[in-house]
Amino acid sequence: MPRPVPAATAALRVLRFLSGQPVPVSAVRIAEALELPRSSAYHLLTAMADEDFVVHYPDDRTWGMGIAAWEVGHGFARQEPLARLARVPLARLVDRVGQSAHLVVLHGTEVLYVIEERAPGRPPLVTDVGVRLPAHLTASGRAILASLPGPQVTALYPDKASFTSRTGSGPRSPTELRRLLATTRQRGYATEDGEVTAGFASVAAPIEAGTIHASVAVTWQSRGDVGDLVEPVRQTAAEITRRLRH
Amino acid sequence: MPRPVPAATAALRVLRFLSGQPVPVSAVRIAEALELPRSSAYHLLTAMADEDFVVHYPDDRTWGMGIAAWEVGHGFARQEPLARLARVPLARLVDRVGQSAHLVVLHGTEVLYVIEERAPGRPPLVTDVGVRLPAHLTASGRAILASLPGPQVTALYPDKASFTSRTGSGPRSPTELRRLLATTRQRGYATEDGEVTAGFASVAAPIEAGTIHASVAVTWQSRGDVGDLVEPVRQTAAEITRRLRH
DNA sequence: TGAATGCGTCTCGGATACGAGACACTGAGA
DNA sequence: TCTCAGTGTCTCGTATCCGAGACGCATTCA
Repeated sequence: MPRPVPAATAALRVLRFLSGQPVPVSAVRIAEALELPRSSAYHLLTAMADEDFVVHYPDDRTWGMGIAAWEVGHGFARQEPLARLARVPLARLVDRVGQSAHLVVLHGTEVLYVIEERAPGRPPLVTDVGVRLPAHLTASGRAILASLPGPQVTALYPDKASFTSRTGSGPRSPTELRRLLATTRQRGYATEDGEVTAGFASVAAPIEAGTIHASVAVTWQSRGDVGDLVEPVRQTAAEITRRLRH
Repeated sequence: MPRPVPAATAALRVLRFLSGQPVPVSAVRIAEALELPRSSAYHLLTAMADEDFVVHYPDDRTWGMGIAAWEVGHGFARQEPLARLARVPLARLVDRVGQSAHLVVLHGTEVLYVIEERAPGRPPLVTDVGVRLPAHLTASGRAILASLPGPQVTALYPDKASFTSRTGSGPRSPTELRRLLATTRQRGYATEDGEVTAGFASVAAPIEAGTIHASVAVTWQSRGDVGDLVEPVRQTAAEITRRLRH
């Protein structure tokens, strides 16, 4: 088992902490949040600023994220085959159905929005790229969970305490989830209406390629039939699956 | 002057290196590229993998970027006022002119693409988000350089050695650049045709808000008049400027 | 099959990195 | 104006972190 590298770990935790803040924060705030010695925090932040991962705003006495964090994040998108292969099919989906679409991956019990393709005339979505949401509340997450083996889903959601709610709806127990996922599995797609954001609905289909846990979804302001959207979404997910299998 | 934090710096350099690779790479390759001791590289990579910034692929004996790098990169977009404020105006610009648009910031002598809004039916651009290009070859970069004080431009481009070329065109000396920027300044916008990618042209206008060096651009397959696009681009840049000044 | 190469892990010793705490400076509030 | 709180920088001493190098294992090639 390799040994710890405490300063490296601290740097990465600083990045993660800062990326969760809406505004730049003070060094002391960072030190407290990560339980770092105050003077060490200054040395660390300065080293990170020297590499452009952090910026110091002396007038405000705050520290914020630097441009290198942004660049490195996009390096991930270029390296990750899923993100690379999915971009064009997703663009085609949007052009075809005229609604915004996204590519989502599962991480633990949450989904992470990897690509968002906005449709013309539609506002940017709450499900902004980089955002995490509880998997069981989103169509995207449900589509992925439905494609997982039962024991794996059980390991992720062992009891009622595993369930969070955003708008008061959505499954609240393993039994409810299992029933919901059985329906999803049978249909081959998942839906969600108002469980993430009131007034918005989604339909999602899983990408089924070995160890990749991801899905394609379309989101729109809910007021009507999902029927027209299911086939394009499923075809897009199938196309991405095919591309991944080469 | 605070002291170095070598392990933190090494971790960040690993991230930067990995983000520039098209595929995951071996630990030895990373160690060589960054001049790290081999055994230290393993400890470092493992610590980074424990924080999800790096992933180990044991079957391939390679190491690639992890999902935390992606998330942190998007935390930057949420925290950076420019990226946040520009998203809706840029979406409106695309809906209005029917061409893809982007928001660009200057970093040294390069521009960095921060937001890309793809227009319906248009292919994804070579100027993908997270990509850097030489500022003097792009409309976006020229618009920003034209809004800088003369001595600052001279400091960035002191001599002929400062100039790179991608397609054999574009300014090659400080004198040529100065002339080009004078025209740009007079018109209030910059253009580029085939200097980044043959067959594509751009028009860009600067965002002028204090210390922010950024611009808005529209890109299209070049074959005709720029005239219809200039006003919408300039208005979008002016709107973003206004928002930033509140 | 055996040898070579490369990956990953481990131990040891010493020097470098780290935390504690002090100091200087600045800005805000009484 | 003075005081206090908070930010940023610095020194010192020590213990923890680091690099060197060895070892084990797996894969590939002759």
